[in-house]
Amino acid sequence: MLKDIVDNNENYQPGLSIDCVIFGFHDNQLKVLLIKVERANKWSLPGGFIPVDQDIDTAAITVLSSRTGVDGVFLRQFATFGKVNRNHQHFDKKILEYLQIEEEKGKWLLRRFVTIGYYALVDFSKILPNPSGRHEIVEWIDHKEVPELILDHREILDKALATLRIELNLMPIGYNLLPEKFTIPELQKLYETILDKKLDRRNFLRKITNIGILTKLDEKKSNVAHKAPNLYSFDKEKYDEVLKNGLNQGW
Amino acid sequence: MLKDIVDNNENYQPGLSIDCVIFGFHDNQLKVLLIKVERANKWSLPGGFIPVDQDIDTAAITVLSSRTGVDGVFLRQFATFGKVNRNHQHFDKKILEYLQIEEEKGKWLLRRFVTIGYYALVDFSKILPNPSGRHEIVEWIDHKEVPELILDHREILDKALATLRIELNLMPIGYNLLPEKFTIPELQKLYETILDKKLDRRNFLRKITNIGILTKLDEKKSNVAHKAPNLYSFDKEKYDEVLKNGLNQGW
DNA sequence: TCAATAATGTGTTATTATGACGCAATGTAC
DNA sequence: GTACATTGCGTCATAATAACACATTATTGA
Repeated sequence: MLKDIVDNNENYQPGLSIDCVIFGFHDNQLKVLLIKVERANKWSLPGGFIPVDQDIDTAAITVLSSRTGVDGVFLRQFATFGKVNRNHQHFDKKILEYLQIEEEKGKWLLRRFVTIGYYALVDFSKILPNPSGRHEIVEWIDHKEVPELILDHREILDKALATLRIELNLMPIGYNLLPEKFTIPELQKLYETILDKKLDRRNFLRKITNIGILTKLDEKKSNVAHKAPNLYSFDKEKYDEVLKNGLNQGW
Repeated sequence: MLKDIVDNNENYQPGLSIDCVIFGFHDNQLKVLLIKVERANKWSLPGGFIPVDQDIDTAAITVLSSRTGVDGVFLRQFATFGKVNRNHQHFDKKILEYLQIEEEKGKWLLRRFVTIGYYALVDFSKILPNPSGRHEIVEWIDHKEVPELILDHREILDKALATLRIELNLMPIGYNLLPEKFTIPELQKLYETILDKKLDRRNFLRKITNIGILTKLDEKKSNVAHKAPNLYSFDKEKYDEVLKNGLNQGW
């Protein structure tokens, strides 16, 4: 994989990469899709390089769909990271030898890489984490229990979450993170999890329904140890309209 | 200039550049600092390349201060642009000949460049537009009268303004665009110009003073053909606090 | 069977923020 | 001194928000 890219490095944008923060929601937890290669002892964000004949957005879609198997989901660029020493000492000669990469070609990999951060919101239940090779582990990890990450990936993850928190006030988001049918309490949990803050049930209901993007279904959730909550779905048309025009006007 | 960079291209991040959208406010107009090189017939955003031994943010500061002579101003990365054909056919062999750049070295310049967009807010009155060479024109241009720009610079400019409009709801901004002492009507004009929308005088006053970042000075503006408006300044301490915590809480 | 439990659904009230105005005050120009 | 343009301050109706009360419903277990 990596060796193929380095061997044909003239086909890739030099010194530039993409990293994706892929968010999912499950068990009332905000999950992040992380990757670990066998020989490394740290986890990392799924990422990739940019073919010279591809838009950066297209390359990001490729990264996302290769790991999750889905496309057409919410994917947004949020920041670009380029500290001088951000990938300093990440690859050294020993690793290049291990990967059977010639020294001359390896130079391509040893320079400072600038990385473009994208974050994705995906429906957890539709994703099958997909290792790109035998020596790779792909796993959903609760964002509160993310272990030490390589390079500046922790900073990238934090920035993605901070961006998501701000965007929560500017647009609706549940459509991408929840299954087709869901309950208001589930939606509220999603908001609470992202914001890391308790919200009042009754005020949340009023505010979320006032947006006008929900359709109340004639169906209740089953198998719950208490009063069965009603199921809802998003009115995609109105949802997209609000997405386009934004939520809060401000001035 | 450009020849120097190309001749020493191993000192610069390949295929990556920075473009700055520098906003100023004057005569009730939102101005953008644009550049025109003599031989070209289109204007462009001030930009530059990224030394391999510099953080991208540092490189952006360098671009900004080289054109405006100021530093320590508001500068923020807002997006990265990387369509495959964004700088297709921008430099061709004829131009490289004109610039006396060898064909071999010129290849560095002919590839697809990804550019990182930064926007800056500066105090118009403190800036002296600074051409970096004899053959360059640097000028403030009303954002409503921006002529055709090179490459995708129009898209970059539009995105910067869209970002600024959103951020106007999330943070205070006048500090960077106005002189130290200013009147409420001036501040309101700034908001109206950025948002391209009329605001009610009385409601604006109430809202802006409620934020708690203004200090009313014991001084009035002179030389006005009507009732003299009071002068205000920003309470920098409270201003920075609001900048840090954000304006609207939303959820 | 039926009360206890743990949720959900709906409503109320006080407070605050917003939008749309009215009117007096002030400095300049003629 | 009066007309003019613009500022400063205030009012009122309406909408949005925060805090809270109570009834409803499905399950569980004595």
